[in-house]
Amino acid sequence: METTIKGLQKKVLNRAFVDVWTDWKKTIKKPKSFEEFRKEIKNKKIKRIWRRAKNVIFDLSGGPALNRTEGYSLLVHQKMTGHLLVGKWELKNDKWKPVEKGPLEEKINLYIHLMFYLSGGLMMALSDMRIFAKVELWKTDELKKELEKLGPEPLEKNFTFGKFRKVLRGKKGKVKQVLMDQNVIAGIGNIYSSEALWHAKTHPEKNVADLNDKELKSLYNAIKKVLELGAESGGESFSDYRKPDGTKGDFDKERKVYRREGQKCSRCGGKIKRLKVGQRSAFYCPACQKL
DNA sequence: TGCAGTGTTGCTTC
DNA sequence: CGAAGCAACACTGC
Repeated sequence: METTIKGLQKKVLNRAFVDVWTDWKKTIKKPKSFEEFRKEIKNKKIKRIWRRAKNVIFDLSGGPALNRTEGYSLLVHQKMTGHLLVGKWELKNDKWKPVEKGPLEEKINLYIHLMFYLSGGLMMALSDMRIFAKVELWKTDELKKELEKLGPEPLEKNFTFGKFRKVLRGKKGKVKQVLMDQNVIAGIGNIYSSEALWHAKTHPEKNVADLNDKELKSLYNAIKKVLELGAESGGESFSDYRKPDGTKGDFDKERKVYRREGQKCSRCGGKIKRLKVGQRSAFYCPACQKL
């Protein structure tokens, strides 16, 4: 998400939405009709691009001539396979083809079901193979209220160890599941939870209530470390995720356990295993991640 | 060929 | 009521 935000900020900030196209209206959850969405978004300008948990948020204004339309935000949740791309395409036989040669031609970038035409001739696409992604247009103040329900952002300065301990206090269940609960801590998914638990030498099935202060501290440090590394390296792209220019992130170099079942643990040489934790695969080293 | 599995989340069911 | 199950969907690899 951090990588997506950074890439978008460079390219689409201060541009206006000229029009929007889709072949999968279900992606637009709010307002209910696509035509209404289209009418509302037209001519609104992107004033700020930010993130809360795994939501990408564009704060909009109507621009100097359209002040009465201020106060809206566009929310995009990319879910499993969605990713936002910026470039130029043309529609040929109902499929979007990139105008120029390059990474946007890669197959994973061609599942475009939503296309925003921006001012200045640029375009922003949502490529989404499994079409789970959602897009919503909110009144900014209502959206902010909604987002307050989420847990704290682990990359923010105010995410102190005290705060981490506090949000986990009274929680029960397996630590991996709790880490992935967006209402407890925002932004941690299946990859980074596995990675953080490896760094903290903690077993994914450890009961979160059983973690002592020392274990909590190393988990806290591990979460920050892994997410910072993810943001620095441009994200994990072994599968579908791509940066807004269509290229891959480099987090794969840092990936210690996720999808490494059967391989050797780089820390202790143990054999990496997989198990199901709350219907998700958890990858871990049974030799050095303690229960 | 068939089926489990896939970076998510929210609704339904027990 | 809280936790588990499942659905949304397309595609891959065993």
